[in-house]
Amino acid sequence: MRNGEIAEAFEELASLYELDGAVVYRVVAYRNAAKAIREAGVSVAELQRQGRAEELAGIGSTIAEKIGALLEDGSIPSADRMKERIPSGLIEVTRIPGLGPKRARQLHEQLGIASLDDLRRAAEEGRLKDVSGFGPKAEENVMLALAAGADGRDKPRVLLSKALAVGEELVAALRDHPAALRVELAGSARRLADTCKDLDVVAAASEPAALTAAFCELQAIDQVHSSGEAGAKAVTHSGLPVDFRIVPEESFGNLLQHFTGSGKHNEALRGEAVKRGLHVSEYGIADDEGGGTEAFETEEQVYERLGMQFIPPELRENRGELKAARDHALPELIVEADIRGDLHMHTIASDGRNTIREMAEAARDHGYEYIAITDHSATHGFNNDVSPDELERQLERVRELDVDGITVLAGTEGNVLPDGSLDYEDDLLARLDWVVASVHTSFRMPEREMTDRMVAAIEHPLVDAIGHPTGRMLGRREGYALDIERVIEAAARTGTFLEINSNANRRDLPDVYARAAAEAGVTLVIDSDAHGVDTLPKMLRYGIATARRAWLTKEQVANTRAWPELDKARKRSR
DNA sequence: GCCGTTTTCGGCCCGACTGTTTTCAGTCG
Repeated sequence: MRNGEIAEAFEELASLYELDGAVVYRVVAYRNAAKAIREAGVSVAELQRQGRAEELAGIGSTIAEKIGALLEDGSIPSADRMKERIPSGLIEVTRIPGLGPKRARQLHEQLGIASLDDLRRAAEEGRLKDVSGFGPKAEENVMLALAAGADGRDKPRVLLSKALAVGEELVAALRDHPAALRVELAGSARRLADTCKDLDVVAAASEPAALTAAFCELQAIDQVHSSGEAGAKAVTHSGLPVDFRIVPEESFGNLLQHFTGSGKHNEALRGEAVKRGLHVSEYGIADDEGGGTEAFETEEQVYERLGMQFIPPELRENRGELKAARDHALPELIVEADIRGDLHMHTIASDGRNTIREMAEAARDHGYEYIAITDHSATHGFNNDVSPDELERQLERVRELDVDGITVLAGTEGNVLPDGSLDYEDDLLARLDWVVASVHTSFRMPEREMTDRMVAAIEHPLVDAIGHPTGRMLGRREGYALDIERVIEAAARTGTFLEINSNANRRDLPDVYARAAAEAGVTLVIDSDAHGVDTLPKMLRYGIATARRAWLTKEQVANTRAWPELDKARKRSR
């Protein structure tokens, strides 16, 4: 059973307990456990089998036992018992804005509502307002939410690339306004998360009302839901909700820190602060001793006041960054300028849009020292396959190419066939400078076979790196079933690099796995997988973002080295 | 239910907004 599925079961259990009226801390404990399981860099099922599940923060003996039951019997007994009393449709009711567990439970007890359909009927028949605590406004809001398409599912999140495009435009426009003193993008977009559910924009202004008015008038803004002195809530034409908040300039650091999150980071940070008599909010830090509240203009000052190193936004996920910052032991994270070459890209030989020369010149103009041309391979299909003969010709083209100021390597992105072999003969692969191996077919293999397949590719002596190792497509498909620990172990053992594919749809390896891989001694390689000169350097931003979220330093990434040095460090030279 | 440079028991972030109340619980981020 995969981490996502186990996490799902505990999310459901938390919701059931919540509807059952359990103390909130128990509910929070299950939600925390679900998050810890989802984000674990290892297989939690495997961990449980080894009796080590309690090593994860947030998993105690009770939850470990429930994981065991879930793996053994396919369900959690306490959840099964509650489901006899609490209809599962009620969980969807709690996802209607304004209806939480308490009110959903009331509706169930007093009106027998057990599903969204029941809720719709009751609202239409005007029965909701008879429930104590409900009034005409509550009934109207339910109708509006249902009419607006609320279906009890979480709203889809948008890719970081899309969120940043909109967010950076908003920020630039606001900074142009004469009343603007400070304007920054905050929230998950600033943390460079894979996806965002909304945008948070924070500001300090000489005239808050004027800047808020200007925000509401921005071209990108479609509807404004509420607005006042302290900011506004709105939705862009692309449907992305935006929270805009203004505080006095002296509190800007506190506001930025608060709205950058994550929620878990702030919760943990505040919990630790309380133990020392400090209370952190978006307005400042209150001290029990003396009673005053200190405001800070910069985030650096906020963390310093709490006795910590400045924590880069990408690390603020409550994954150990608070302790590291207290110990002044945060890693020096990789930056885009550390990257010296790009080892995965396509040309017109397969599905790219530019020639080898065009890609080489674009890379050189960007400042890269080397690139590898890695078109798709013999079995790729989609009219993009490069036959062995064509690869021979491609090899000649690269050898004959003369572009000053950059080393161009001849390579391939070979397909890993279902049995783990590659789709070119070894003697041809051996003549290439660089081999990326990726899975592009037969995604639905069972975990053991898929892992065997991947490990076989990793063990191939001529494979330098595994491309987009999990195969996930954000918002579109899960990665294939893979025992990531075995993959990492094999990569570490053989010295095979694992790619962080920078494509904004992929960001694969995902951050938590990339971190686990680096900790196991695997070297990562950050590639653009560009299909044209337009995305060649641009896409790398997202790979770097994932690498930073994985706590990577430049030493852990192969292509921060010059090519001769990298060449000597790879597995073929062992 | 979890956890421990306060604690193995008693804590567990902070504030805004809403709608329904007569002082606040529930929800949200």
